Amino acid sequence: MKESWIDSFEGLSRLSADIRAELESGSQIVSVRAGTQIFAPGQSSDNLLLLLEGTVRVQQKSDTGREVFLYRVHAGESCVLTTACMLAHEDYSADGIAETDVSAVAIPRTTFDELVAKSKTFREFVFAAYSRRITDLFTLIDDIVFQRVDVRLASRLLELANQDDVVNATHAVLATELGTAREVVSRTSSEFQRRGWIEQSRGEVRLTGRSGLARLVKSSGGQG
Amino acid sequence: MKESWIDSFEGLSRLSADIRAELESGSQIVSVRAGTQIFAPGQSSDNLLLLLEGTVRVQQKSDTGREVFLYRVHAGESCVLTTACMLAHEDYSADGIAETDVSAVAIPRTTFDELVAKSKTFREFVFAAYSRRITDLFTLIDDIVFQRVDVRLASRLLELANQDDVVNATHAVLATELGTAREVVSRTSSEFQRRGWIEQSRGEVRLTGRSGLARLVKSSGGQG
DNA sequence: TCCGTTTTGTGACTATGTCACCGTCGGGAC
DNA sequence: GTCCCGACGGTGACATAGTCACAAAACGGA
Repeated sequence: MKESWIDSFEGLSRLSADIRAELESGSQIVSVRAGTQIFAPGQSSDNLLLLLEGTVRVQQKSDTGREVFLYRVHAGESCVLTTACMLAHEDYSADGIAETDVSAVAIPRTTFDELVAKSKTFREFVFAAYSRRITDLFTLIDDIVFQRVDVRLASRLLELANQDDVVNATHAVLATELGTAREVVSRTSSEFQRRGWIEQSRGEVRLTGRSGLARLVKSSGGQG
Repeated sequence: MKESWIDSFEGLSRLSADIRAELESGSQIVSVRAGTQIFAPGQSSDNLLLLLEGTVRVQQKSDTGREVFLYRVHAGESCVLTTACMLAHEDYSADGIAETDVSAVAIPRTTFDELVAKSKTFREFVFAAYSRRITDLFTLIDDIVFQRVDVRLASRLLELANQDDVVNATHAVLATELGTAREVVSRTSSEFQRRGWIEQSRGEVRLTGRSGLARLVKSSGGQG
């Protein structure tokens, strides 16, 4: 038996053979280039996406034209927001944008519905994904309301840094990630730089003192 | 055929006769007194609740001990947060508290799972409830990030007022509703009072100028 | 009535968001 | 090359919101 994408998803590995077969034959692997809009408000989707590679950022456009970052879908996770809207035949209010080149499994509505009906394991997978997303939103809200901006920025920088300790993002991008203003990011990161925790150049932040950032994060009982 | 609670729920009215029967026999109507904690973090629930009467407030305790209001479940809605955790066997991180005396239908895990498997209509009902909750959270986040506190307070007062234009809530309660500090509510409502929009007494706000409040809300393109 | 608790009010201060504007950088057009 | 434009980052001044400390007022029992 050859290696299947199904094994990349923890919750799906226990699927019975016939369900696996149905899932594989009833779905399709798709590739999407970085920057593509995967879903948009007012446009109802007909597929549930399971990410194999890359990341998708989900954000919402405010009435005022500004944007808030909501969450990021990583490889091995599902873009569950679409599910609700798929089955509920409702439109969603958020944008989904491929941050990197993305490959994903697209499960069309009919297959999805079928599997939810037939397989308890698949149901649990779906509900677990929901649960995860909702609790993520809860912590986001908590964070926005109670956490200081410097702590949140430090935390985010640690999260976004690649193996070389570099974050490729403009201040403006970081600002929408945190739901704050660009100026605030500028000021806060100047302060970080002054303390020797980071070095900055155009569109890029290099972490030179992870420990300092980490200490700041930890000092406020944050969850990271 | 006698009147059933099922008809109080839009999405369930189209259930086929056998599913209706199964739902009715497999569930139970429960009553809960105001103030009761319906669910709590770290305590996994075995029932999906559909509210028949009353309201439930869902809020999260922060690490710092403070609380954020997340959303309110009204009659005719389901307390869908429990669902995810029920099926995903995960604990949730939020509190649910009966704000008023509540009567609700409790659907145990087994019945729920059964119905999700069997009935497409029931599935759609569940996913629609999710969808609703998630988009609510999105607008909440949007609101917290972009909307001014005075606008949000005005909006909330209009929402919470009963037929006599009275809101029964202390400043502290209003503060957690908005995810802000009590002092801010005090100051803002003093300002509203100065403008003749409200009158205050201990634990109670009387709206005397709805139009003023409404104008403030409308003036900032808010959704109300 | 007296006392303790809850609710509300307020000043001073810090943190964050907004606005206006400028300097810098980098990449084409020429 | 150099000119120019647009994107990016920095900064001061000010408005709004959150925090802290503390006090006054309202209520409810003993």
